[in-house]
Amino acid sequence: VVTFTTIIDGFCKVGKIKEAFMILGVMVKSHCSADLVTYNKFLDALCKSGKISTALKLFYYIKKKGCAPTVYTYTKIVHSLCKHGKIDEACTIFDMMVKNHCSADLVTYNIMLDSLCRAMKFLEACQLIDNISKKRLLPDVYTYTTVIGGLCKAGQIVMVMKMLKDHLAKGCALDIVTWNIVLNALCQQSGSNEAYAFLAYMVCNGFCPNLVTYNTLLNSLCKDGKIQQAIRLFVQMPKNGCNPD
RNA sequence: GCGUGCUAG
Repeated sequence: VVTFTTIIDGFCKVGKIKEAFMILGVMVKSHCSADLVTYNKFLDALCKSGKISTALKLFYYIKKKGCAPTVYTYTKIVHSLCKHGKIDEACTIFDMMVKNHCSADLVTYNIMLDSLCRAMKFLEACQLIDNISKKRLLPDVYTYTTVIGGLCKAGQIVMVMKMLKDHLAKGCALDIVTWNIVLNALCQQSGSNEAYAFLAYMVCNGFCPNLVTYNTLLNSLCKDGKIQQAIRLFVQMPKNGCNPD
């Protein structure tokens, strides 16, 4: 199974789904049946190429066959539905997990949380956060970042700043992406001066700007007509190990 | 051998 699945993965990665299905045919003829990892590869490829309805069909086929989809399978489908704005359908699948005794893990929750925030469904997002703690799942960097990103989207910059401070004090996992999200929100909601000051705050806390950090701030400075400041920032990039792209 | 987050184009 591993050999065939690896080949199938190869075809899927380059978008040759039909060829991958042919390998599946060869596989069956060799009396080797596909397992969930194999199916997950197909689902992945189908989802990535936007063929959600085909993916959903395969998903239901897998279930009908008596294979119990794994957390990975469910999560992929949930993610794909979310990405295409089909949050309600994603919720349906999400709820199906409980019924099928395959409980959602942190990745699944993070994905749902992110999609709810993107759709500005903050009430539902809060309920989801409650469920995460009820299930005694420990939030990770993705969770924190998603929550902070959601608050940014809701225009709650003050609360975001409080939360950042709190997380720093508690030593919660944060990374450069978290900071970049806040930086971007500041650029849009408070202007480039605030954002510029925020960069200094970030560096004070031991985080190193990356290419996205620079691009975000440069974009904002240029939009505000602050070309000199932008140039000053631009020339700092190489010595911080960031080559402009 | 499989799943989640940031800017711009």
